[in-house]
Amino acid sequence: MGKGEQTRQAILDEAFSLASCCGVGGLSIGVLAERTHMSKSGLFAHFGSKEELQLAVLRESQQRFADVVLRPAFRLPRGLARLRAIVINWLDWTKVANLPGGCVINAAAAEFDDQPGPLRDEVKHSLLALRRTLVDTVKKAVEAGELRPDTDAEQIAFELEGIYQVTQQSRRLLDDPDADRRALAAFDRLVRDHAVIHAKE
Amino acid sequence: MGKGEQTRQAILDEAFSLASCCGVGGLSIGVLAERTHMSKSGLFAHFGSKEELQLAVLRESQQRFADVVLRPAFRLPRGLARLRAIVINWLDWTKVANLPGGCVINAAAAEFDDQPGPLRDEVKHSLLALRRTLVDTVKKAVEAGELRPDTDAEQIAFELEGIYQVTQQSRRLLDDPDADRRALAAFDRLVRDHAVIHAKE
DNA sequence: CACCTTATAGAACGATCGTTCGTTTGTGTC
DNA sequence: GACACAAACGAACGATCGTTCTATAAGGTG
Repeated sequence: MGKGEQTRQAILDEAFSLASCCGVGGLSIGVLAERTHMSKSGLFAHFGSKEELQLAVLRESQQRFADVVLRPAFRLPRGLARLRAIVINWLDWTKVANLPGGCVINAAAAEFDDQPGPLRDEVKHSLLALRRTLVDTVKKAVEAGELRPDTDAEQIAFELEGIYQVTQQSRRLLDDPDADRRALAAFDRLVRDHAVIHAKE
Repeated sequence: MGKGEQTRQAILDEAFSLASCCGVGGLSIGVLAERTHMSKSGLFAHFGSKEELQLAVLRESQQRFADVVLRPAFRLPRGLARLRAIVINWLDWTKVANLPGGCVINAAAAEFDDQPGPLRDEVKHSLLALRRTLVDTVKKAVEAGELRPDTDAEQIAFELEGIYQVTQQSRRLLDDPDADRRALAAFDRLVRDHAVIHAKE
């Protein structure tokens, strides 16, 4: 890795955690420059525009999410075990990754949902990819005979995202100590309602 | 209402819809001044600081939420009918109110959840008040015999907020045409799982 | 070493930010 | 009409914003 790539990655690391606190829109070249002990122009040259920097941060975030949340879960056998692992990793991924201020993409989703442009497109792409992954995982649980054949996979993915978002808000804003427990309870109810009926005894 | 109050309310109206698009943190005195055809200093004098303006917008938002979502629902008899009305009004309240860019408080929740200060406190207060309202409404449905006595009202309020948030994101960012249907499906499943068991026939 | 490319720094630009100050305009009261 | 008070304005401040330009320093290759 050349010197340029190395510096660029160091900038991105700092921008990543900075964006976690200030939001992708709140990123400032000046602040980022002094955090990385660089000049504004020197830093700027690595991206060419602020928007490119923001896009790079979003892509970085998406990649780390895949590394921390999805990849480990995909080492588990397909089915409910894998789905559960995704949810568990997902709920805690802001602790594992360097995200003191919460998930970057989720914050960006609220920030850019009504501002057309490349940033909104990138966020939308990330969230659609996640939703597809969730849908696929649910469908495999159906194929494995763990969930009922008439299960609406998209509906489950939809509700899982709801559980994630309210959990983040409850933890981060409301300081609700029961958030994690409630999230798991919601997940269990979601799975139970769609599980195949075992023989009653 | 004196001239001052009148102008202040006009500013607040504009700030309200502006904040819907730019976020409470993205409010700009300059932009707001030209939208209201006032000078920056003339507008500024009504609030004394930007933070006071932001707080006023949050309070305005909370009041409109109560007017549009809660008050109509509370004209219905207590119980599941009222709970359902709250959810229905809630999901659509950004259309009814002048909120082209989505719910101001919900966006502010993601924006300030890690930035201590009066703004975060105000947002937290608003969301806690809503959660209390939801919990009370659920408990009354229990008292009315519509939900089971062992129902965890806090858990239901928790999950309702999840449904709201994922619905907003699905509609606004993902342009998901099924969001409303899925939200109602999630709500129905939530209620059904806690409903009292009627005699099987 | 020289050479070329890349990387970084420094200074400055115009724009916008929130805020302050002094003044002018408007409104209502005696 | 004179006075008091509130409301709005216009100009300016210092700070920060993203960006551009030019120059210096560092790295790699012959």
